[in-house]
This record gives sequence, C-alpha cells and structure tokens, in this order.
Amino acid sequence: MRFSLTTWNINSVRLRIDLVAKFLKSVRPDVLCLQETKCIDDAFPLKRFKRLGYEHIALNGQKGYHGVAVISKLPFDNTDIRTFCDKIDSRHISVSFGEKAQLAKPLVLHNFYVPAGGDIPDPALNPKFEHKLQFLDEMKACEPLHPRGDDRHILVGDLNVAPHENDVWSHKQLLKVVSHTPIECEKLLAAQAHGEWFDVARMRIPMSEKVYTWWSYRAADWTLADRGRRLDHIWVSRALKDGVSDFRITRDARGWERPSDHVPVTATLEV
DNA sequence: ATGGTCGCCGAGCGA
Repeated sequence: MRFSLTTWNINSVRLRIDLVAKFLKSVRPDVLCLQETKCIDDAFPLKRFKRLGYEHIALNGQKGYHGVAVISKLPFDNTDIRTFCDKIDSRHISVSFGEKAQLAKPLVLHNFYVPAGGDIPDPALNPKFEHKLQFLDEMKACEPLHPRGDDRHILVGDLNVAPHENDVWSHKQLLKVVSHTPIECEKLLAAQAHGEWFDVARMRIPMSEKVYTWWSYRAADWTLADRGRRLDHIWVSRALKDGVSDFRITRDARGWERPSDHVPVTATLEV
C-alpha cells in the first residue's frame, strides 16, 4: 500500500487551522503529524479535521506550550504517549496501524517535538540546553525507538537539530548556535544510528545540497537571505527504506499569510 | 548590525 505522511510544526493549530486545511486539501497525505499545537485536547479543532476526511486523531496536548497530534485518514490500532527527562511536557505520541487500516504487517509511527534548548549552548549555564541534551540521550536509550529485524517503524517530528553541514545556511556561522552545535548534532546522529534509522531527506537529496525546513520569524525577508535550517525530519526503519518513492518540502508554506516558521515535510512510501 | 518576530495569554516566557 502506498502511504504518505507529513510532519509540520504548526506553532498553534487553532491560529493556523485554515493553513492546515489548505495544505491538506492540496497534498492529501494519509497522515499528518503536528507539533507545537499549543492547546489542550478539549480545545483541539477535531471537527474541522473530520470534515476534511481525517477522522482518526490522537492527541497529546497541554495548555499554551508544546503539544503533538497525529491526524489520520486511516484508523489506528493503538496509541501511546511517552515522557522524557521526568517532565510532563507533551513532546511525544505514537500510533500503530495494523488490521484496522487493512495492513498485513504493523506500522508504528512516532511523532516528536524535541526541546528547542534556549539560546546559550552550554548545559552548565543553560538548563534548557541541558534538558535538550538529556532528551536526545533518552531518545537514543529508549527501547521502543529501536526497530529491529523487519519492524516497519517511522519517526518524525521537529527534532530541533540540523545535524549536517548543509542542513544550515552557514555551518561556520552556526557552530555556536543552538540547533547546530557539535554536541547536539552528535547526539541526534547517535540516536539515529543506534536505532538504525534512515534519514529520508538525505536518502533523497545529496549531502552537498542545502536543505531547510525552518526560517526564523526575525528576518525582514525570509526569502532574501534564505537563512534556513533543517529542523524537521522523517526517519524510517531498514524494512521501509527501499519503499520510499517521494520526499518533498512545501517551502511555499513559509510565504503563506501568517505562516508557521516551519514548513510541511512529506514522504511517500510503500508499506 | 549582537537586534530582530512570533504565540501563548493577558506578564513574561519560550521559541
């Protein structure tokens, strides 16, 4: 079965529900994973998604901050929520598709919102950066995030790290900027390698090519300097990697009215 | 140029 999914840090799902609807009407992924929904579950715009044909929704929201959601045309068999760093932050939700979605073999999907980490790239001075590093270590150690054998697992989200040189507009100028410091890049890549995950973007786009999914709000004209970073990721397990048929970044979405600072990232694969 | 802009809510924090 051909399966498509999108990850998008929406930076308030209620404020940008019309943009989400516009995206879903045009791209129609089977599953949409959102981060930074910024609302409690009771305030989530369920009906709008259901009208758009996305009837299966798994939520892990909290008031004002963070929040992740999986919005799907296909029914789930199970959903799960994990916590990290002994905090109750809503930064993870996973769903599994199986019999209800008429899949012969299960498909597990993890949706993450990794802590941004504040401004100062020193864990001794900045507790938010310390939290980010610990979160990445816990992701690496987390047993359910280690697909084995022919497990069909996908991990997506705003991982808040641009791990490779061409995942940022200037490797040199961002070496001391949180999101591209060596320590967090190493930790993210260690989690990726330890789980035997494959980075779909870099399977499809050469390492020599610049790739971004986020542009700061603080630039006068985001297109002019094009100072982006690749913070949003789609990883797949070994069993899925050869079935990937498409990968796209909806860069245009950064120029929509009242946009998120992140754009949708979509992969299509055989499952 | 060491700022700048967002969204949460209703001041200041987090990104």
